[in-house]
Amino acid sequence: MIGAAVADSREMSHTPPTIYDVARAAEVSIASVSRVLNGSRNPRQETKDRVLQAVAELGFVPDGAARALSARLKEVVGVVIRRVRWVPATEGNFAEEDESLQFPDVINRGIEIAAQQQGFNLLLSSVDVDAHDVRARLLALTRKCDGLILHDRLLEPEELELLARRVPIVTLANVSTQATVNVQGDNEAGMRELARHLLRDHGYRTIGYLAGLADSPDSMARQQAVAAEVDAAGATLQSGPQWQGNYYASGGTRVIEGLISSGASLPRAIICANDQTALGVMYALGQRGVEVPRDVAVTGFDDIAMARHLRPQLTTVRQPIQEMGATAFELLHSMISNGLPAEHNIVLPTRLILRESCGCPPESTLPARRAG
Amino acid sequence: MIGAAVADSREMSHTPPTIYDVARAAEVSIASVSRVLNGSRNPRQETKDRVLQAVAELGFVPDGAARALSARLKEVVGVVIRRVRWVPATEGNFAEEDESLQFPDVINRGIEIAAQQQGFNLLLSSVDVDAHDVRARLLALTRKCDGLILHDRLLEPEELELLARRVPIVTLANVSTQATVNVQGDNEAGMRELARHLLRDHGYRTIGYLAGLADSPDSMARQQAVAAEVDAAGATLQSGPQWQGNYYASGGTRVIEGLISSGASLPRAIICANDQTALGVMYALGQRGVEVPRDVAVTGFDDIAMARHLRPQLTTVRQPIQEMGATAFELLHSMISNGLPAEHNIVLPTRLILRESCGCPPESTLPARRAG
DNA sequence: CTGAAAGCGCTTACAG
DNA sequence: CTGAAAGCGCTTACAG
Repeated sequence: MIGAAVADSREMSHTPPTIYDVARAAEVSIASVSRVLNGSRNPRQETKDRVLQAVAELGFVPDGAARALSARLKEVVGVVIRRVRWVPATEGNFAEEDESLQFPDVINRGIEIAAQQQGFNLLLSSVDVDAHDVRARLLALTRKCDGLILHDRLLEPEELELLARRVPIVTLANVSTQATVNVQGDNEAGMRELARHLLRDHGYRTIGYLAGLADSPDSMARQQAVAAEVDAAGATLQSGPQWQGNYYASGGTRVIEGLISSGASLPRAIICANDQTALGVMYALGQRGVEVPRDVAVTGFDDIAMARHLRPQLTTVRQPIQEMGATAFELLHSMISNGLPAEHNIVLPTRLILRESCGCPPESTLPARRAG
Repeated sequence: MIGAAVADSREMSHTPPTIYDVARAAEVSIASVSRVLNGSRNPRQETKDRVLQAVAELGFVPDGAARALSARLKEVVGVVIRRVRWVPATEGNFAEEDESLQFPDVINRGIEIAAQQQGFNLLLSSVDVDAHDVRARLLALTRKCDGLILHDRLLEPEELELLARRVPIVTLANVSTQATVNVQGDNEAGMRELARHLLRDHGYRTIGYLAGLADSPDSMARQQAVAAEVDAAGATLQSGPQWQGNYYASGGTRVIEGLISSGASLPRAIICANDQTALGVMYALGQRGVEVPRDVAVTGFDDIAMARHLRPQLTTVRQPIQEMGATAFELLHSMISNGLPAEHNIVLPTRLILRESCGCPPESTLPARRAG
C-alpha cells in the first residue's frame, strides 16, 4: 500500500507530495482536497473519488506542522514524568537510572491508547526531580502541543495556574487548582483499609512507612492515612528522614540497608509508598536474612503486574492504572475544546489486594480475622 | 519567571504572544527577533537587549508548528514500540496489558535524554503486534516528526526501505537495510557465552528456549545461538510452538503452565528470551513447587534493574540499554542532517552476568568449573 | 458544491 | 547589521 503509493509516484524526489500536487493530479482546487480529506461540507462523489485516487497514487499525507499552524490544533498531547537524576555511568549497580517507573509508564500507555482514538499523539518528556529549569521546559513544551498532562508534583499550584493560562493542564496524582484538573486514585480509602488490615487482622503493633518522593502528594496522602489508622489503633508508627524513599526499588533497598546498619530495630510491618519500593525492600530484607512476612510484613501500592510475580506475592492496593491515564486524556481532550469541566478532582476507586507478603496465607481471599 | 512574564503581559488574553508582539514591544522587525532568538548573524548588542527584554516581559515562546513549517525541521523524533493487544478489561488477571515492557521503556529513556540535549522531543506511539494498519500509522507519523526510531520488527525490510524514502529511520533490535540503520546488542556473543556456561560449567544436558515474539529478530538470533551451543555440546534443546512466549512475564507463566499441564517433563535449564519472561517463568515454577535453580535453572536477557531484585537473583546477559537508546537517537540525528552513515548495523557489546538462578552460588563471581 | 484568497506564525534569502 | 517580503503547507471564511 505504501509500496504502491510511493513507487507509483512520478515524483521520486525526496520531498513528499503536498496538497498542491494532489490538487493538480485530481484537477481540483486545494480547498477541495482539504475538504474531502477532512470530511467537511460533503463534496460531490466524483470530486471525492478523484481526490482519493490522487492521494493514493501519490501517497499523500498532510504535513502535521502546516495543519497545526492553520487549524490551530496540533493533535499532540504533552506528557511529563519525573525521574531521578541520570548519572552518566560510573555509578554503583543500584542507581535508579536503570529502573523505569512502572506506574507512570503504564499510565502513559493508557493515555496513549485513549489519545490514539482521537487521532492525538503523545509527546513525552521526563524531568529530573531536582531540575532547576522545570518551568522553562514546560513553557517550551506548551508550544508543541495542545495540552499537558503532568505526573506528580512537577510544579507548585501557583505556577500550575500560571502555566494553565497558556494551555489546558491535567495533573496526575497531584492536587487540583482553580485552573487545572487532577486525576488520582483514592489514596485515603485504599491506604486506610490496608493499614486497618495490618493493625486489626494481623495485630501488628509497629508499622514503618517508607515514603516516596518527599513532596509527592500521593506519598503524603498515604502517609497521613497510615498515621491516622496507627493512631486510632494505639500502635506505633516509624517514619521520617530515615524512611525517605523515592518510588524506586533502589530507594527501598537503600532505606532498609540504612536502617539495619544504623542498628535500628525494624517494625513488624513496613508499608511502602508503592510496589516498586516494596520490591527493593523485600530484596534488602532477604539479603539480611529477614524473612517476609514471618519476621517483617511488607506491602505496596499500585498493584503493578510484577506484584503478583514476587515471592511472597505482594499485598497491595490496586489502582486502575491504565484507566487513570485514559481518564486524564479524555478530560484534557474535552478541556481543549470546551474549557474547564465542573469537577476539578477526579478520584478513581482503589481496592485492597491481599496476597502473602502481609502475612495472609497463600491463595487466601479472606484473611484470618483476629480480635477487632 | 513564568510568573513575572505572564503576569506582566499587557495582553491577558488567552492567545499567546507572537513574534509580532515581541517585535512591536522591542521596536524592531520580526526578522531581528527571530535572529536574536536563534543566535544567527549576531545582531547588535542593543538589539539583543531590547528583544530579550521584550521576550521576557511577554513570556514569548515561539510556536512549534510555525517554526517547523518554516524551518522544515520539527525537532521531534518519532518512537514506536510494539505491545500486545489491549483488551478492554473483563480479562483475566495475567493479561499483558497491565505489564509494561521494561526493555523498550528504558531504551526510550535513553533516547529521550539524548534527544533533549539536541532540543528534540520524543513522539511516542505503540502498535499492537497484530495491528493491521501499521504501515498507515507509520506513514502518518512520518509527517509529525523529522525521523523515526522503530523498535523490534515493526515492518518487513522492504516496507522499511519504502518508508525510509519519506524520513530517516533507525531501527532497534532489527536488521539493517540499504536505507535504514539498526542498533542492537550482541545477541550472538552474549547468548553463546550464557549457553556455554550452562552446558559446560553447570553440565546441564537439556535446555529449553522460551522465545519472545515469534518474528522478533532478537529472539530468533538468541535461539540460534543457543541451538548452536547445545548442538556443539551434544545436549538436547527443547523449543518450538509450546515454547512460544511474547517477552512479557505473563507469556512466560503461560508457557510453563502449558508445559506442566500437558505432562511434558521440564528441561534442566530454561533460557528465556528476556528477563521479564524469566520473571514469569520463575513465578510459575514456584507455584508448581519446582525450585529454581535446584530443580530447574532459569536465565534471562537484558539485565533490567529488576533482575537483581528477584530471589534467586537472575543470571542474565547485560545489554547497555540506555546507551542503545542514546546511540539510536544520535545516529538518527546525524542522518537528519547528513544522510546515511557508512555503517548500517551498530552492535553494542553484551556481557554475561552470573547470579543465582543458573545454579551459581550467591555472590559468586566465578562459577564452579566442571569438567569441560 | 467549488475555487480564489487570506492567514496561521515563523525563518530566511534578498536588498540596502 | 537590519527590514520588507516571500514562502513553508495547510484550513477556512468568503463569494459565486
